[in-house]
Amino acid sequence: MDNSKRYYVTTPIYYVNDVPHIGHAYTTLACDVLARFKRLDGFDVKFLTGTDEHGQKVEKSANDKGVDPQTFTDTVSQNFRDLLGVMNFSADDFIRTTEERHKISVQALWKRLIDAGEIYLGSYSGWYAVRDEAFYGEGELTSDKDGNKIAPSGAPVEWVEEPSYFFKLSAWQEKLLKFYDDNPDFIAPKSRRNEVTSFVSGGLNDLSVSRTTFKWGVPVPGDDAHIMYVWLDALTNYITAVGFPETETGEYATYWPADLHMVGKDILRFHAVYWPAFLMAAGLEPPKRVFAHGWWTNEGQKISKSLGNVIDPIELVSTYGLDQVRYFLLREVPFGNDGDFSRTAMVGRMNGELANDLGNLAQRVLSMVNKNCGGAVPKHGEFNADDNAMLSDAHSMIDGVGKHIDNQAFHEALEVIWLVIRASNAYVDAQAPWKLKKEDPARMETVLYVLAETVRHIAIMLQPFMPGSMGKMLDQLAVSHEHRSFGFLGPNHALVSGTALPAPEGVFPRFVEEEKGA
RNA sequence: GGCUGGGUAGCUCAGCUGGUUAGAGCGCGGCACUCAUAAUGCCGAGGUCGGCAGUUCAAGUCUGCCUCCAGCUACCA
Repeated sequence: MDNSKRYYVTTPIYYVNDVPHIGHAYTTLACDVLARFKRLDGFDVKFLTGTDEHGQKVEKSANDKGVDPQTFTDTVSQNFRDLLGVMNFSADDFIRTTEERHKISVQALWKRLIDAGEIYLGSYSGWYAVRDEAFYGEGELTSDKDGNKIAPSGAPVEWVEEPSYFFKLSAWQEKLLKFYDDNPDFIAPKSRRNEVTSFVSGGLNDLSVSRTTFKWGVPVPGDDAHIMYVWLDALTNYITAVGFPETETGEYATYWPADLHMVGKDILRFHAVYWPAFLMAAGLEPPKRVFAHGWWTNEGQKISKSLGNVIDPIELVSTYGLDQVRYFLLREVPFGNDGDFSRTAMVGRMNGELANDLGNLAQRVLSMVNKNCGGAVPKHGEFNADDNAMLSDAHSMIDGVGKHIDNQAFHEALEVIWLVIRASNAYVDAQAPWKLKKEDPARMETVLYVLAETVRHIAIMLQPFMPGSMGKMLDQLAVSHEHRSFGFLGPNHALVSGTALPAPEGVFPRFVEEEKGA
């Protein structure tokens, strides 16, 4: 089977205790662009997202609300599913850890680990923070005003002492380091890779992978008193979704190992250390790559619930427009870095780059075509050096964009496209088709043809980022839906002269600040 | 305390293995054009490339020290 043209990309499963915010939208957006790009490039793509619904914290939230955990998670999980529609995310599957397929999968993985001798029963005692789902060492704790011990995160901790199963993580230090060494691109960006390797080099402790103090989770096979550790449960979703424990046929055989796990930098360790260790211990292949992206600040301020400055993606979209927001998030910041969301920057990007550079380019070209070429794709004569240079820019865009996409360098990919957009505007001015209209109408048609063809390439290339808007732009060029994939780039599928075009219509309106007062 | 990555034009950042006048976008100033969403194009503005010392014919680009920022990590008995 040809496995080279398939692509499996995942978001983390989102913890249902949260309300969807810009961070969730950002992570999924990055995956959506990758998935769309690969589909257009002829890949068989699986794009997975979903929700993480187990754990003591969820159990507690449900109790506080007076509902059973399943009812509670049914409700809040829907918030994340709704976000897909709002953001136009093209996920192929939405997994919930409370699904039966997942319970089967996690328990099967557990059995593999038991059979391999990678899990043993011991007992655990330590300071545990329910809020963080994590244990802390005595030395990490501080005290609050009332003298209660609290974790570095500020979460209250309690002393727990209970029997627990352990995963022999300590035995995996060398193998993990070798794995990182053999797979230098496994962790991205590079700086994160350094952090992980230095963490692993510092030594690993066995990991407690079961709890007995709550019930809301997947029971340990053969020992119902124990509920599996939430991270072992959660991480397994990535293989559940491809049909694990069936590994010989079906989606697992097709898609695993995943090409990319996209994660926020806060959960990199779980994905880059624990997860590959679990998988290798179970005799399964680890994923090919984990990318840890950064965080957003809001107008220069750290975002936090207590500050009340959480950014709601739904509100953003209704204020600025969907594709404008999608564009901004991936354009404003080198992917992997932290970034700042500000109204000024948002409006600057949408007006300067979408409305002025791109929207106006399409509009000025299509408008001239509409008025001067009988509302149809113009005829062209011989291309001169300028024309060929312009077309060549358009044709070669895919090379640079593809390379950057494979590195998750979205901002660079967009920059490559924008270079062509700027070159197009310069070409319009240099050729001055409005002058040619009187002096040399045939030459004018050739110039407008070159421009229309260039816009076609730009629109096709930008579809993954702004699917809705680029769909409209391609509609205006009368490019049929079957001719919008990357296979139709290049001169062999160029616009056909004489094809009737609809009346042009602006795709990216300028954002005008509303007057305050009255 | 240790490790890693950074400190380059007002702002956000590019600058691979050292080599003529250090680049881009935005912002700012001027000019051109009028097809287009008052959009576009062209030109310019002169930043001791965090500091000091060193290596070299030659250093943002290498070495040492210092300083500041960020992340990770350890310790605080």
